[in-house]
Amino acid sequence: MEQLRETLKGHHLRTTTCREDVLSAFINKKNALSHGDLEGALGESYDRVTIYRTLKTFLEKGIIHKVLDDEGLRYALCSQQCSEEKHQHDHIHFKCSACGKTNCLENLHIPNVTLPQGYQPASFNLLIQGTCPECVAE
Amino acid sequence: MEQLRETLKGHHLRTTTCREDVLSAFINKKNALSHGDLEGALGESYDRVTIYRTLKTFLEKGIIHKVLDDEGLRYALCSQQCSEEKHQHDHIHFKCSACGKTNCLENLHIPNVTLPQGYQPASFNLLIQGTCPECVAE
DNA sequence: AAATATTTTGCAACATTGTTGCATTTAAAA
DNA sequence: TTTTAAATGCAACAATGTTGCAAAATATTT
Repeated sequence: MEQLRETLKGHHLRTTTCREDVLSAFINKKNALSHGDLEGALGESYDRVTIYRTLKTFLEKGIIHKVLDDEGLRYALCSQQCSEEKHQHDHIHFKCSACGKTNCLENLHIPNVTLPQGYQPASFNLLIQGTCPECVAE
Repeated sequence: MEQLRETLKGHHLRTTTCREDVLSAFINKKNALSHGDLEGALGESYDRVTIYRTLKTFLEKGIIHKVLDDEGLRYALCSQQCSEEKHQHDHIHFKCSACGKTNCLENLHIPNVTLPQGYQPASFNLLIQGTCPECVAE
């Protein structure tokens, strides 16, 4: 609870109940969340627009990052010290086609790629789709 | 022209002007196209819905594949012999943040990744964002 | 070449997702 | 406690995607 405030303050954001709730949703559910997921999780507590704006703010401040996906956009917590100035992500995302959940594999880094002459890479995004351990087990 | 018909026939599709036009849009523009791009390119010739359905059909038949992106979904031609039964893509996508175009780097394969125990990968999608050669030059 | 069967299209209506402006409320600072 | 600045809710709108159905077009059969 207090930790949420700290995180928000650390990113120069006012503490509001909406921001606290959205942040704790990301912390509790471990997987990436879409706007719709949050709307579901938070019920009628907040206006749709407020959630959109909260996500936008969190993105800008480096609290969450985008996770690409066949069927839409999701967001996940930044684990490292991302900031307004600099997002840094080089981990892999895994989406399970059975349970539908997408997770960050923080420990797995995207391998180096040598691009043809002239290409200047800035960011990398690797999504692997398949079956996650929990769903394989069943 | 005749080649378009052949491609469509080869995938067991009736030849219609819409399908021919969409297909040739993909062939002419080299980069990945969104539904909106196509609507722009084809003008008022076809109903929005028809273009949606054409994309869906092409996807199913293995003529095009999805290209993920920060800001939406796009589609690009399958170069190899993809079919209804099997899509096979392991090339890298590059999106230029300057000109906004996304391209398939057909020759660059996604490097192997060793996943933790239990993960069963099925498909891979690597998007690199940065500046493309044309935009670097300027 | 004409008739038939089947697929595709356009239209209308609707659903979902995301955005903007503005008045009101809330959080932080004085 | 008062003031200032930011965040919220609401309403309206814009963009994107989906569904059902009748009309049109394609391919097949006679």
